Amino acid sequence: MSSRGEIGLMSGLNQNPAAPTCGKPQVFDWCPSPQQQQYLNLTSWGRNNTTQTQTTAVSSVHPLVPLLLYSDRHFPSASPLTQPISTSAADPADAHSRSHPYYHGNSVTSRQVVKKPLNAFMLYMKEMRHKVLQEGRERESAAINRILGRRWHALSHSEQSKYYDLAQKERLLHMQLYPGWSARDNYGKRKRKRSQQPSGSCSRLS
DNA sequence: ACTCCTTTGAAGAGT
DNA sequence: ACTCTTCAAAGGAGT
Repeated sequence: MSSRGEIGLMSGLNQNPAAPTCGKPQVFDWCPSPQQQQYLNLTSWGRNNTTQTQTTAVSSVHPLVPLLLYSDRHFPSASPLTQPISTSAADPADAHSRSHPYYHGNSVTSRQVVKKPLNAFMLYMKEMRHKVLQEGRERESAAINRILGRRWHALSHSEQSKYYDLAQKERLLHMQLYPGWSARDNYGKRKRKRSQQPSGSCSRLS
C-alpha cells in the first residue's frame, strides 16, 4: 500500500506534460497522462467500478480520481494541471509559487494556499453528497453531513477501506508534491469559535 | 464578505 | 503517550 514503488509511480505526475487530450467522452473533462493512468490502474477503482453509475461507464477511472488529483480546489479551472511542478527551485517559496496549479487564492490574504489532503470521510462525502441532494431530503450542508456521517458508520469495513485507501494515496501524492508542507501552514487561516468544541471534548461519537 | 453549522479523520500542539 | 485543537468539503443561513 505504502510501497515506494507506488510513490515512484505517482511521482510521474510531477512530469505531467501539457494538458492531455483524448478522444473519449470525459465526464470530468479530464484525461489522465500515461503516468497517471498507470497509477490509476493500480487502484481498485480501475478494476471494479460496477457500483459507479451512469457517468463513468465510459471510463475505467473512478469518479473520485478527478476529485483527488484534479480537485477544483487543488486545480483552479484556469490552470488545470498544465504547469509542471517546479522541482528545480531551491527556495521553497519559489517552488510554491503562485503559478502552481495546486495553489489557490485565499480571498482573505490574497495569498495562495495548499489545502490539506482529504481524509477518507471527506472523500466519501464529496462523492455521496449529490446523492443525498438528489433524494431531496435535505439541502443544507450541515444536515447532509449529519446524514453522511450516519451512512459512513453504516458502511462495511470493505467499503470504508476503499476510501481509506484513496485517502492514503491522496496523502502520498500530496507529500510528493509538497515535501515541506505541513498542516500547520494553514493554521489560523480561518477563524473559528472556540465554543464549537464542547468542553467535554466528546463531540465526536464513534 | 465573512463565519457558522455539521460530519470524520489526519496531524500539529500542548500536557 | 495521551488529549485537545485545527482544518480539510459543502452551501444555506446568519451577521
